[in-house]
Amino acid sequence: MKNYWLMKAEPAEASIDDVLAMPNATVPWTGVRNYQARNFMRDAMQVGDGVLFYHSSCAEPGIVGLARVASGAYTDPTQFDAQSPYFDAASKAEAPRWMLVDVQVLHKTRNLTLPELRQDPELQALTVLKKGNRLSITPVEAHHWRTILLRLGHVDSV
DNA sequence: GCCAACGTTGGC
DNA sequence: GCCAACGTTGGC
Repeated sequence: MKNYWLMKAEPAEASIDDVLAMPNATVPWTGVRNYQARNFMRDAMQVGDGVLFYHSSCAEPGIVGLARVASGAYTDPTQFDAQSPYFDAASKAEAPRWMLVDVQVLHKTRNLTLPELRQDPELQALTVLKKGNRLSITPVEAHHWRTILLRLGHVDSV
């Protein structure tokens, strides 16, 4: 059964336009260093799952595109790269700590902004809107996915 | 830059 | 296993 996710990207690092410019509009989702988020990628994601591409830590946070999970989970190479900001000295090659999946952008959308999401009566329970939420990857309920696609005018993709 | 909220670390 | 201290996230 297909699952749905919201994945946060910092546009200063990898914006939706950056990803669209990559081969196949696909990016390895490097840099997740939170166990809960890692577990979603490692244990729950499947190729073809729907992804809401979200811009965070920027002037206008919000959902800016639709994407899909494009690979199974594999070892995040940046954890072994001493030059990378995501280097993890405690992670050993024989037991890698961090995993990632590839994400393929399918459509850039208008920015469905955080204030819009917050004021939407049908999205009150959306995980990313919950107080104190800091997870960079959160599950999205199917009915929330449908509502968001409706708001974005992507009914045909539902 | 501030700060609320939450995760991680490490001493005990 | 507890919990205080510290670090990070991310909106504002």
